[in-house]
Amino acid sequence: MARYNPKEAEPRWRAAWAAADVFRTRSPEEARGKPKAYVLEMFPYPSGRIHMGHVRNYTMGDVVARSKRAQGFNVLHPMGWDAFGMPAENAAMERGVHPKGWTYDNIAAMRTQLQALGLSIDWSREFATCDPEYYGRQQAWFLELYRRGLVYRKEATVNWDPVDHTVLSNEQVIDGRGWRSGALVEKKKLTQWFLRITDYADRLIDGLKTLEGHWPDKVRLMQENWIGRSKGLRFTFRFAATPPKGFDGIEVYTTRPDTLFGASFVGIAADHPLAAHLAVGNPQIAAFIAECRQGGTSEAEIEGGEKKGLFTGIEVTHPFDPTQSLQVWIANFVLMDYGTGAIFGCPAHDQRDLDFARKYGLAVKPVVLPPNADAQTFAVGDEAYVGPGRIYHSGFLDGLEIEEAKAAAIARIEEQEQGEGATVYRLRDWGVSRQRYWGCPIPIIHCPKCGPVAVPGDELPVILPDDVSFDTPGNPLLRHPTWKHTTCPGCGDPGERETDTLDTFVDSSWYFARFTDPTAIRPVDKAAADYWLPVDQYIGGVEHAVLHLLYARFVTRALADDGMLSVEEPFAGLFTQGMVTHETYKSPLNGQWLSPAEVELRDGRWVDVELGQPVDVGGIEKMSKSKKNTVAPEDIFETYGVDAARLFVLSDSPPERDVQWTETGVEGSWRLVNRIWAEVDKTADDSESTGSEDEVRALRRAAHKLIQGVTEAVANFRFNAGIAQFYAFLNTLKTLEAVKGAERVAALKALILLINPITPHLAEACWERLGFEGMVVDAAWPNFDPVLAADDMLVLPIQVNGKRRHEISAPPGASEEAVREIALADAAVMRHLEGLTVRKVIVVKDRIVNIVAT
RNA sequence: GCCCAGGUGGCGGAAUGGUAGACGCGCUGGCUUCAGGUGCCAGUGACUUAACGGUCGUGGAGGUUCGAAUCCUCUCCUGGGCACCA
Repeated sequence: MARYNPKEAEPRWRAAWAAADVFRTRSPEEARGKPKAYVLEMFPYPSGRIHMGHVRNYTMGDVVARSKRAQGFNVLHPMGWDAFGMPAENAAMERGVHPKGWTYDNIAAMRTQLQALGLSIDWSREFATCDPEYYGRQQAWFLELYRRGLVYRKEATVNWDPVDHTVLSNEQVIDGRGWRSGALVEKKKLTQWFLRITDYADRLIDGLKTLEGHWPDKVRLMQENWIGRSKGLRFTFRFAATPPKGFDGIEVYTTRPDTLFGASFVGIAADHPLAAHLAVGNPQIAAFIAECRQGGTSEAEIEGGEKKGLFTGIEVTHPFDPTQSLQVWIANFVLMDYGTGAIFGCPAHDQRDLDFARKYGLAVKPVVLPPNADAQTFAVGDEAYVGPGRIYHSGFLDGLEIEEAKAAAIARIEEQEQGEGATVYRLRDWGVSRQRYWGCPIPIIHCPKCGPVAVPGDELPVILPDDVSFDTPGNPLLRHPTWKHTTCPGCGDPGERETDTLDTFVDSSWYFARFTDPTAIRPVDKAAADYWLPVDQYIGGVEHAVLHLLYARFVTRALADDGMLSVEEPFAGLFTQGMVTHETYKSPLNGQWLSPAEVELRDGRWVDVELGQPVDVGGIEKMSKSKKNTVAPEDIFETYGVDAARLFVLSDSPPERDVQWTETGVEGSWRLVNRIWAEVDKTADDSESTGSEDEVRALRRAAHKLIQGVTEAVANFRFNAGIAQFYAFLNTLKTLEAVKGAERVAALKALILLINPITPHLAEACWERLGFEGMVVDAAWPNFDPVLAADDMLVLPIQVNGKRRHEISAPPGASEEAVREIALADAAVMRHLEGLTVRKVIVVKDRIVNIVAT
């Protein structure tokens, strides 16, 4: 008996697939009427090495792709590289390598590693977003959107490092300081390029409904909340005294016009034009604005920070009560990007307003009375009341419910011609400018006479220059001696190229469309895209639930409006998978993190391999370099083979949840691989058929239950539950050792076909050992027969008053009366019914009996 | 601060409102082995009982139901996202 040797078998079968070119995508003509299935996993950033998260993601995709292939679909399953981004520039600064060389070297290394996974990918369609053939087409459609007015420039705030004189990403701001210089970060305004995603806000929300049942509910909900459509009131406060020069009033937006009588102040953003105006000649205001400018731009930082404000000395008149005036404050929690950059504060019914009012001693006046509360005694303490109720203390709104009051308040403001009902979105336009080198150049030329001018189509792509230096911080394109100097396509005068590059989210917002024909002259070949899109199953990390997926949905619509695509939704099905985690280890001596390779378990305690000293075992966290809790996939492949690793990443946790990597877990998967091989190896040499009729039936039943269970599990992304059934099947097989020959081979054939998408190398080896023709990769998915899978007898638990007391056997489909009679006649049940009167007997067919007795 | 998700044995987890703990890991005992490992057999939620059995048990507190891990309300804890990380 030969042991299974993955080191020999796995490369051999990968070579066999390659030789037969089985994973080449078939054209619609070649597919001859087969339905298409486009299976895609989020393409990786080429960091240099694959990690376990990749193994999990791409294995899941491969299971879907291979099972679809077996089920008769024409499959597109491509791979590429999300290759622009900051890490390449960081490597350039730290190690003096060129971002381009670094990136393509990493791609080569990772391609080798991914190919070792035995994925059913059509590598002929591979591309990287940093290929000029790709980003040049991106520039082409970007200019198409520019012509249609979907691209524009405006001022926006960035994190500014005042020492390095560079823009920082939110990630590069650590505790309010630049990660390299350590300087306190400031907000700075820059003119930047934007895409009008807000024009599509309604369509992006409405489209979510069409994805119901095909996308996780939580992702749809997160996107809906992110877009944040709200109906409310936009109106103008008039100044109580002489207006400041150039200002008619302060326009605010509110979703709670019903609480207007509870207003106790007006807040404006620190970068509101009125604030800037007032700062002139008022050092106190100027200083406060400067103070607000400190710190980064991230929402978490702004919203989580301390609330600060300054009274401007100006007052406005309440729109419903001219005798009442409200103080205007500059407040750091008011965002210029949302609504109008100004709010009215109603402390009683908004927590942030309440915190602010308590801090600065402003009035707190409740105007919504909770149900059953007493108007005389109801008061707001440290917690704002945001629940339902009736309006009071509010003049003409008194007695109305909240929604009625909103409508009445809006109507009155419109009557007064002070404003109108409005729909506002939390979603902001997409800022795509990055002051960085390693990205797609924005194909615009700035001309002193003509302004920004699009680069003519025949001059695309605008190629990144290779001769750049990273010895000083900042954007090398800006410093490049010649690259930006060109002529204006409009007037022929000297002009300058835009030196900003595009956000890498732009690169990943359309790559799935490019995969349908990566050689197309246009950005997308219409016929190929029409055949393949939408992506039938998209798989990736839940961390992309909002940004990447929203941008891709937007760009798809924008390109569809341009006639380039015919679908609105790029991803018909979405699955978001959890992360791979691992225990963390820390040395108690120096507080340094230790990698799993540096520790081992001795007598139930984790110790440092070298020193033999005990180590502190920390939390289970996402595998990351900083915590050193990573496991290199190559090491696992080397020890257990690729199939055992594929099996393990799917087996221990539901795929949407985090999975904890453990050495003992992968050993369990390795054992399953060996058990399957041993079973096949043993059966292959059986020549005669044996086994009683009952045993043969039991084996068939087990096999058909397996087909049913695994087919459902794979279709519903319940890989862990599916894999458990393989174990259960093998356990059953062991109890049926007496069955040999053709019946056993047939059962194993089903097993091989079912496990093929998960452990394809092993499946091929078993297929060959049993002497079947061709390769499993070309074999059809097995069919399930419900008659063969049905049980002869069922065990029905009997409950008395909801507590399980006994069980009876009954054939499937036994009638209610028959089951009731058996149950009531059961000795153990009768014992529990002693002294009680049976009131009711509930029989749930083929499931349970519950006797209610008192 | 805001949005979202998840809490079930020693561990990962299973369970169309219907036998809680499938399956795996670990552990215990036995067989195999010079030994270690592998492999094979049996057991394994807690408490209780000589045994049959009984009681409790799905983060916590209430509720709906003949019946709740599952549905509802409140609460605690952990994780993800927050627009320049990809």
